[in-house]
Amino acid sequence: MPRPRKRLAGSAEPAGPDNKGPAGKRTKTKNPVGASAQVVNSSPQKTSASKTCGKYLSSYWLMKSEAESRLEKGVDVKFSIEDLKAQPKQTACWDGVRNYQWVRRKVVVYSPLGQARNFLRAMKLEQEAFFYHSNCKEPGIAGLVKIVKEAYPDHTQFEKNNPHYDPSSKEDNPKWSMVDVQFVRMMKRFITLAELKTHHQAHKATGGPLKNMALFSRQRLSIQPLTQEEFDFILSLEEKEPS
DNA sequence: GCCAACGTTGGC
DNA sequence: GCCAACGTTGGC
Repeated sequence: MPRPRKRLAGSAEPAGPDNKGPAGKRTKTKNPVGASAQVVNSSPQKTSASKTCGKYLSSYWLMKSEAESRLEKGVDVKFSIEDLKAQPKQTACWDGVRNYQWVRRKVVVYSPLGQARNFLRAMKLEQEAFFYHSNCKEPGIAGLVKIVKEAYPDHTQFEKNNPHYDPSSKEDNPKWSMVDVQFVRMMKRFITLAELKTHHQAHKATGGPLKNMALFSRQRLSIQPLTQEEFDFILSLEEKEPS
């Protein structure tokens, strides 16, 4: 399965004149989110979301993205928080999430929906997520983003040249979803994975807020729910010296 | 670059 | 539906 991580949207377009990405050399194109982002200030649609009929009632999230260049089927999948900031409206669609299986501890339940996808679909307008840099020298939480468009079909699944092309997905019944996220702010300081892990270890013994953090207990999930306690605790770390 | 953890696939 | 083999994630 492809990596359920973030990459720039719109990569189906051939490198066109609008290709002036942050690093200049990527073959990725700008994301087409402009169109979708205006949902932001429209609240008319009582999104199906507001029914909160799902089992995921989390209001906070952690989203992983690769912060260093890496080619996947010839496409650079790098998308750091700086790249997000450089987008129009500082907004990008979160495509490429392909995570089909639901695994909890030793009990493996095959869900008709993938876990990361379920989480994507549970994300609601204005909810906040930590932007996590993965697969890089210093992994950790770089900043805060918010959901500005709820789940809609991930266009990359229909694009033959996209690393996330899924020939088994049909236009009239898309398998994969994505959301749009907008940059909110950088963390006051970068919260490293190592620091989070130190707290996680300590909290396992003391029952502290990070004792069950998904980053460690479900390490391969690209989109993870955070509890209020986890979110608040991590925010509080900003004000402290790195431990 | 290595490799542990864990998600996915396919034979049965 | 089980589970061994394989593939991927992602920290180190």
